[in-house]
Amino acid sequence: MKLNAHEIEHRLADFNELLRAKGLKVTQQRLVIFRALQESHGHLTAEQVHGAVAKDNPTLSLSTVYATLETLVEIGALAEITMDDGKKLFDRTTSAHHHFVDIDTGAVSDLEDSDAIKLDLKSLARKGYVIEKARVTVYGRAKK
Amino acid sequence: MKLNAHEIEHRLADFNELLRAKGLKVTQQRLVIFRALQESHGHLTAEQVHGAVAKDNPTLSLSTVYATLETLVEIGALAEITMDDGKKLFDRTTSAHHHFVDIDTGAVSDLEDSDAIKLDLKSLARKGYVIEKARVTVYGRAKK
DNA sequence: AGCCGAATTCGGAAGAATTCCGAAATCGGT
DNA sequence: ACCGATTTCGGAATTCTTCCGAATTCGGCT
Repeated sequence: MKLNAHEIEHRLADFNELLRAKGLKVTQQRLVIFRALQESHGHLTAEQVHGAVAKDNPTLSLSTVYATLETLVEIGALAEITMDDGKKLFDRTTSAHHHFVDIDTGAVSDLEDSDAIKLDLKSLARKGYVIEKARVTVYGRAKK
Repeated sequence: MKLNAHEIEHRLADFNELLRAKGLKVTQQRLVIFRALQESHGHLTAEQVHGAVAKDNPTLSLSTVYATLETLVEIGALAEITMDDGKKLFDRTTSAHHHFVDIDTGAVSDLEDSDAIKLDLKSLARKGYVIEKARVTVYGRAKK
Protein backbone atom coordinates (compact mmCIF):
# COMPACT_ATOMS: atom_id res chain seq x y z
CA MET A 1 0.00 0.00 0.00
CA LYS A 2 2.33 2.68 1.22
CA LEU A 3 5.69 3.16 -0.41
CA ASN A 4 8.91 3.00 1.55
CA ALA A 5 11.01 6.10 2.03
CA HIS A 6 13.60 5.06 -0.51
CA GLU A 7 11.03 4.49 -3.22
CA ILE A 8 9.44 7.83 -2.49
CA GLU A 9 12.74 9.67 -2.89
CA HIS A 10 13.35 7.84 -6.11
CA ARG A 11 10.01 8.93 -7.45
CA LEU A 12 10.61 12.49 -6.38
CA ALA A 13 13.87 12.49 -8.31
CA ASP A 14 12.11 11.18 -11.41
CA PHE A 15 9.41 13.76 -10.97
CA ASN A 16 11.95 16.54 -10.81
CA GLU A 17 13.43 15.32 -14.02
CA LEU A 18 10.04 15.02 -15.64
CA LEU A 19 9.14 18.60 -14.80
CA ARG A 20 12.37 19.83 -16.34
CA ALA A 21 11.93 17.64 -19.40
CA LYS A 22 8.51 19.18 -19.92
CA GLY A 23 9.88 22.69 -19.47
CA LEU A 24 7.85 23.27 -16.33
CA LYS A 25 9.09 25.01 -13.24
CA VAL A 26 10.10 22.98 -10.25
CA THR A 27 8.08 24.75 -7.60
CA GLN A 28 7.73 23.94 -3.94
CA GLN A 29 4.03 23.48 -4.41
CA ARG A 30 4.47 20.91 -7.14
CA LEU A 31 7.00 18.97 -5.11
CA VAL A 32 4.93 19.03 -1.98
CA ILE A 33 1.75 17.98 -3.75
CA PHE A 34 3.43 15.20 -5.65
CA ARG A 35 5.04 13.99 -2.45
CA ALA A 36 1.71 13.96 -0.64
CA LEU A 37 0.41 11.47 -3.17
CA GLN A 38 3.51 9.30 -2.91
CA GLU A 39 3.26 9.22 0.87
CA SER A 40 -0.43 8.42 0.81
CA HIS A 41 -2.12 5.06 0.54
CA GLY A 42 -2.38 5.72 -3.16
CA HIS A 43 -5.52 7.72 -3.81
CA LEU A 44 -6.45 11.18 -2.57
CA THR A 45 -9.03 13.79 -3.39
CA ALA A 46 -7.91 17.36 -4.02
CA GLU A 47 -9.32 18.26 -0.64
CA GLN A 48 -7.33 15.51 1.03
CA VAL A 49 -4.16 16.63 -0.69
CA HIS A 50 -4.81 20.12 0.54
CA GLY A 51 -5.30 18.80 4.04
CA ALA A 52 -2.18 16.67 3.87
CA VAL A 53 0.08 19.55 2.88
CA ALA A 54 -1.59 22.17 5.05
CA LYS A 55 0.46 21.57 8.17
CA ASP A 56 3.79 22.35 6.52
CA ASN A 57 2.40 24.71 3.88
CA PRO A 58 -0.44 26.65 5.40
CA THR A 59 -0.63 29.14 2.56
CA LEU A 60 -0.78 26.58 -0.24
CA SER A 61 -4.22 27.29 -1.62
CA LEU A 62 -6.84 24.84 -2.65
CA SER A 63 -7.02 26.35 -6.11
CA THR A 64 -3.31 25.71 -6.50
CA VAL A 65 -3.86 22.13 -5.46
CA TYR A 66 -6.47 21.76 -8.18
CA ALA A 67 -4.35 23.47 -10.81
CA THR A 68 -1.28 21.50 -9.88
CA LEU A 69 -3.00 18.14 -9.83
CA GLU A 70 -4.37 18.90 -13.27
CA THR A 71 -0.90 19.73 -14.53
CA LEU A 72 0.59 16.59 -13.02
CA VAL A 73 -2.04 14.45 -14.67
CA GLU A 74 -1.32 16.13 -17.99
CA ILE A 75 2.36 15.32 -17.84
CA GLY A 76 1.66 11.79 -16.69
CA ALA A 77 3.03 12.11 -13.17
CA LEU A 78 -0.34 11.18 -11.69
CA ALA A 79 -3.56 9.60 -12.85
CA GLU A 80 -7.09 10.68 -12.17
CA ILE A 81 -10.13 8.54 -11.50
CA THR A 82 -13.75 9.48 -11.03
CA MET A 83 -15.71 7.72 -8.34
CA ASP A 84 -19.36 6.81 -8.71
CA ASP A 85 -20.43 9.77 -6.60
CA GLY A 86 -18.77 12.03 -9.16
CA LYS A 87 -15.84 13.05 -7.00
CA LYS A 88 -12.35 12.77 -8.33
CA LEU A 89 -9.44 10.88 -6.89
CA PHE A 90 -5.82 11.35 -7.84
CA ASP A 91 -3.84 8.19 -8.15
CA ARG A 92 -0.12 7.90 -7.68
CA THR A 93 -0.03 4.86 -9.97
CA THR A 94 0.05 5.94 -13.59
CA SER A 95 0.46 2.62 -15.35
CA ALA A 96 -2.63 0.81 -16.57
CA HIS A 97 -4.40 -0.89 -13.72
CA HIS A 98 -7.83 -1.63 -12.37
CA HIS A 99 -9.63 -0.71 -9.19
CA PHE A 100 -11.51 -2.33 -6.41
CA VAL A 101 -14.21 -0.36 -4.61
CA ASP A 102 -15.65 -1.20 -1.23
CA ILE A 103 -19.33 -0.47 -1.82
CA ASP A 104 -20.01 0.32 1.81
CA THR A 105 -17.13 2.68 2.51
CA GLY A 106 -16.29 3.91 -0.97
CA ALA A 107 -12.65 3.03 -0.35
CA VAL A 108 -10.67 2.48 -3.53
CA SER A 109 -7.67 0.21 -3.91
CA ASP A 110 -5.63 -1.02 -6.82
CA LEU A 111 -6.02 -4.49 -8.23
CA GLU A 112 -2.90 -6.43 -9.04
CA ASP A 113 -2.65 -7.75 -12.56
CA SER A 114 -3.97 -11.27 -12.67
CA ASP A 115 -5.50 -13.82 -14.98
CA ALA A 116 -8.89 -13.05 -13.49
CA ILE A 117 -9.26 -10.11 -15.89
CA LYS A 118 -8.74 -10.79 -19.55
CA LEU A 119 -9.49 -8.06 -22.04
CA ASP A 120 -8.95 -8.49 -25.74
CA LEU A 121 -8.82 -4.86 -26.73
CA LYS A 122 -8.42 -5.50 -30.43
CA SER A 123 -11.61 -7.46 -30.77
CA LEU A 124 -13.48 -4.94 -28.63
CA ALA A 125 -12.99 -2.20 -31.18
CA ARG A 126 -16.13 -0.84 -32.74
CA LYS A 127 -16.08 -0.38 -36.47
CA GLY A 128 -14.13 2.75 -37.31
CA TYR A 129 -12.71 3.09 -33.83
CA VAL A 130 -9.33 2.62 -32.29
CA ILE A 131 -9.25 1.43 -28.70
CA GLU A 132 -7.09 3.45 -26.41
CA LYS A 133 -7.56 1.77 -23.07
CA ALA A 134 -9.96 -0.19 -20.93
CA ARG A 135 -10.58 0.04 -17.20
CA VAL A 136 -12.24 -2.41 -14.88
CA THR A 137 -13.84 -1.52 -11.58
CA VAL A 138 -14.71 -4.35 -9.24
CA TYR A 139 -17.24 -3.70 -6.50
CA GLY A 140 -17.45 -5.71 -3.32
CA ARG A 141 -18.22 -5.58 0.34
CA ALA A 142 -16.54 -6.92 3.43
CA LYS A 143 -17.93 -10.14 4.81
CA LYS A 144 -19.20 -9.80 8.30
CA MET B 1 -29.73 1.66 -30.46
CA LYS B 2 -33.28 2.92 -30.28
CA LEU B 3 -36.07 0.62 -29.32
CA ASN B 4 -39.07 0.05 -31.56
CA ALA B 5 -42.49 1.28 -30.52
CA HIS B 6 -43.71 -2.16 -29.57
CA GLU B 7 -40.80 -2.82 -27.27
CA ILE B 8 -41.26 0.56 -25.64
CA GLU B 9 -44.90 -0.12 -24.86
CA HIS B 10 -43.95 -3.48 -23.47
CA ARG B 11 -41.44 -1.89 -21.14
CA LEU B 12 -43.92 0.73 -20.06
CA ALA B 13 -46.33 -2.00 -19.11
CA ASP B 14 -43.67 -3.78 -17.09
CA PHE B 15 -42.73 -0.50 -15.47
CA ASN B 16 -46.32 0.11 -14.45
CA GLU B 17 -46.41 -3.28 -12.86
CA LEU B 18 -43.11 -2.71 -11.10
CA LEU B 19 -44.31 0.53 -9.57
CA ARG B 20 -47.40 -1.19 -8.21
CA ALA B 21 -45.39 -4.14 -6.95
CA LYS B 22 -43.18 -1.74 -5.04
CA GLY B 23 -46.16 0.10 -3.63
CA LEU B 24 -45.29 3.30 -5.44
CA LYS B 25 -47.75 5.57 -7.12
CA VAL B 26 -48.08 5.50 -10.87
CA THR B 27 -47.72 9.18 -11.60
CA GLN B 28 -47.65 10.95 -14.93
CA GLN B 29 -44.20 12.24 -14.13
CA ARG B 30 -42.81 8.78 -13.55
CA LEU B 31 -44.34 7.44 -16.73
CA VAL B 32 -43.13 10.32 -18.81
CA ILE B 33 -39.62 10.22 -17.42
CA PHE B 34 -39.32 6.47 -17.80
CA ARG B 35 -40.60 6.75 -21.34
CA ALA B 36 -38.08 9.43 -22.20
CA LEU B 37 -35.29 7.01 -21.38
CA GLN B 38 -36.88 4.22 -23.38
CA GLU B 39 -37.26 6.48 -26.39
CA SER B 40 -33.71 7.77 -26.15
CA HIS B 41 -30.56 6.28 -27.56
CA GLY B 42 -30.05 4.68 -24.19
CA HIS B 43 -28.28 7.18 -21.95
CA LEU B 44 -29.45 10.60 -20.80
CA THR B 45 -28.43 13.09 -18.16
CA ALA B 46 -31.08 14.48 -15.81
CA GLU B 47 -30.91 17.72 -17.72
CA GLN B 48 -31.49 15.90 -21.00
CA VAL B 49 -34.46 14.07 -19.55
CA HIS B 50 -35.86 17.37 -18.41
CA GLY B 51 -35.38 18.78 -21.88
CA ALA B 52 -36.93 15.75 -23.53
CA VAL B 53 -40.13 15.91 -21.51
CA ALA B 54 -40.39 19.70 -21.43
CA LYS B 55 -42.37 20.07 -24.62
CA ASP B 56 -45.30 17.98 -23.47
CA ASN B 57 -44.86 18.63 -19.76
CA PRO B 58 -43.70 22.20 -19.33
CA THR B 59 -44.30 22.25 -15.59
CA LEU B 60 -42.41 19.05 -14.81
CA SER B 61 -39.65 20.43 -12.68
CA LEU B 62 -35.99 19.57 -12.78
CA SER B 63 -36.03 18.63 -9.12
CA THR B 64 -38.76 16.13 -9.85
CA VAL B 65 -36.66 14.71 -12.64
CA TYR B 66 -33.80 14.19 -10.23
CA ALA B 67 -36.00 12.72 -7.52
CA THR B 68 -37.78 10.46 -9.95
CA LEU B 69 -34.64 9.18 -11.61
CA GLU B 70 -33.26 8.37 -8.19
CA THR B 71 -36.41 6.43 -7.33
CA LEU B 72 -36.35 4.55 -10.60
CA VAL B 73 -32.76 3.53 -10.04
CA GLU B 74 -33.64 2.33 -6.54
CA ILE B 75 -36.38 0.05 -7.81
CA GLY B 76 -34.21 -1.21 -10.63
CA ALA B 77 -36.13 0.35 -13.49
CA LEU B 78 -33.07 2.29 -14.61
CA ALA B 79 -29.34 2.19 -14.01
CA GLU B 80 -27.01 5.05 -13.30
CA ILE B 81 -23.47 5.56 -14.52
CA THR B 82 -20.95 8.25 -13.70
CA MET B 83 -18.87 9.65 -16.51
CA ASP B 84 -15.26 10.66 -16.10
CA ASP B 85 -16.20 14.31 -15.88
CA GLY B 86 -18.29 13.46 -12.83
CA LYS B 87 -21.66 13.92 -14.50
CA LYS B 88 -24.26 11.22 -14.22
CA LEU B 89 -26.02 9.38 -16.98
CA PHE B 90 -29.16 7.34 -16.60
CA ASP B 91 -29.19 4.12 -18.52
CA ARG B 92 -32.30 2.36 -19.72
CA THR B 93 -30.44 -0.97 -19.65
CA THR B 94 -30.44 -2.41 -16.16
CA SER B 95 -28.83 -5.77 -16.73
CA ALA B 96 -25.08 -6.10 -16.22
CA HIS B 97 -23.22 -4.69 -19.17
CA HIS B 98 -20.17 -2.68 -20.06
CA HIS B 99 -19.65 0.65 -21.75
CA PHE B 100 -17.72 2.15 -24.58
CA VAL B 101 -16.74 5.81 -24.42
CA ASP B 102 -15.69 7.94 -27.35
CA ILE B 103 -12.84 9.91 -25.79
CA ASP B 104 -13.29 12.87 -28.12
CA THR B 105 -17.01 13.35 -27.83
CA GLY B 106 -17.74 11.71 -24.48
CA ALA B 107 -20.50 9.68 -26.14
CA VAL B 108 -21.35 6.50 -24.26
CA SER B 109 -22.68 3.31 -25.80
CA ASP B 110 -23.29 -0.17 -24.54
CA LEU B 111 -20.98 -3.03 -25.33
CA GLU B 112 -22.50 -6.33 -26.34
CA ASP B 113 -21.44 -9.31 -24.33
CA SER B 114 -18.54 -11.02 -26.04
CA ASP B 115 -15.58 -13.23 -25.38
CA ALA B 116 -13.34 -10.20 -25.52
CA ILE B 117 -14.08 -9.49 -21.87
CA LYS B 118 -13.55 -12.30 -19.42
CA LEU B 119 -13.85 -11.59 -15.73
CA ASP B 120 -13.43 -14.27 -13.13
CA LEU B 121 -15.17 -12.56 -10.26
CA LYS B 122 -14.55 -15.30 -7.75
CA SER B 123 -10.80 -15.17 -8.05
CA LEU B 124 -10.84 -11.38 -7.98
CA ALA B 125 -12.19 -11.33 -4.45
CA ARG B 126 -9.94 -9.75 -1.88
CA LYS B 127 -9.56 -11.63 1.37
CA GLY B 128 -12.63 -11.08 3.49
CA TYR B 129 -14.61 -9.55 0.65
CA VAL B 130 -17.52 -10.67 -1.44
CA ILE B 131 -17.62 -9.41 -5.00
CA GLU B 132 -20.87 -7.86 -6.05
CA LYS B 133 -20.20 -6.79 -9.60
CA ALA B 134 -17.58 -5.61 -12.02
CA ARG B 135 -17.81 -3.02 -14.73
CA VAL B 136 -15.60 -2.42 -17.72
CA THR B 137 -15.26 0.84 -19.56
CA VAL B 138 -13.51 0.81 -22.91
CA TYR B 139 -12.17 4.07 -24.29
CA GLY B 140 -11.54 4.71 -27.94
CA ARG B 141 -11.58 7.30 -30.66
CA ALA B 142 -12.88 7.36 -34.18
CA LYS B 143 -10.31 6.78 -36.89
CA LYS B 144 -10.02 9.64 -39.29
C1' DA C 1 -68.26 9.40 -7.01
C1' DG C 2 -66.17 11.87 -3.18
C1' DC C 3 -62.97 12.01 0.94
C1' DC C 4 -58.73 11.52 3.35
C1' DG C 5 -54.04 10.64 4.41
C1' DA C 6 -49.76 9.71 2.58
C1' DA C 7 -46.82 10.11 -1.19
C1' DT C 8 -45.30 13.02 -4.74
C1' DT C 9 -44.28 17.23 -7.05
C1' DC C 10 -43.06 22.02 -7.34
C1' DG C 11 -39.96 25.98 -7.34
C1' DG C 12 -36.55 28.04 -5.34
C1' DA C 13 -32.86 28.10 -2.20
C1' DA C 14 -28.85 25.76 -0.52
C1' DG C 15 -24.82 22.89 -0.92
C1' DA C 16 -20.58 20.82 -2.62
C1' DA C 17 -16.93 20.25 -5.81
C1' DT C 18 -14.46 22.38 -9.23
C1' DT C 19 -13.08 26.15 -12.30
C1' DC C 20 -12.12 30.77 -13.34
C1' DC C 21 -9.99 35.38 -12.76
C1' DG C 22 -7.04 39.36 -11.96
C1' DA C 23 -3.27 40.55 -9.07
C1' DA C 24 0.92 39.25 -6.66
C1' DA C 25 4.81 36.21 -6.19
C1' DT C 26 8.25 32.97 -7.88
C1' DC C 27 11.24 30.52 -10.98
C1' DG C 28 15.08 30.15 -14.06
C1' DG C 29 17.70 31.87 -17.95
C1' DT C 30 20.84 35.68 -18.98
C1' DA D 1 20.67 40.51 -9.57
C1' DC D 2 17.20 41.32 -13.37
C1' DC D 3 13.41 40.36 -16.30
C1' DG D 4 9.79 38.03 -18.46
C1' DA D 5 6.99 34.18 -18.33
C1' DT D 6 4.96 31.00 -15.45
C1' DT D 7 2.83 29.90 -11.31
C1' DT D 8 0.32 30.82 -7.20
C1' DC D 9 -3.07 33.12 -4.40
C1' DG D 10 -7.69 34.13 -2.66
C1' DG D 11 -11.99 34.81 -3.67
C1' DA D 12 -15.75 34.85 -6.79
C1' DA D 13 -18.27 32.26 -10.13
C1' DT D 14 -20.09 28.10 -12.15
C1' DT D 15 -22.27 23.76 -12.50
C1' DC D 16 -24.58 19.87 -11.03
C1' DT D 17 -27.23 18.02 -7.53
C1' DT D 18 -29.75 17.93 -3.21
C1' DC D 19 -32.72 19.84 0.09
C1' DC D 20 -36.94 22.10 1.90
C1' DG D 21 -41.59 23.65 2.99
C1' DA D 22 -45.82 24.23 0.69
C1' DA D 23 -49.12 22.69 -2.67
C1' DT D 24 -50.88 18.95 -5.36
C1' DT D 25 -52.01 14.30 -6.69
C1' DC D 26 -52.78 9.42 -6.17
C1' DG D 27 -55.37 5.55 -4.70
C1' DG D 28 -57.72 3.05 -0.95
C1' DC D 29 -61.98 3.38 1.35
C1' DT D 30 -66.65 4.43 2.12
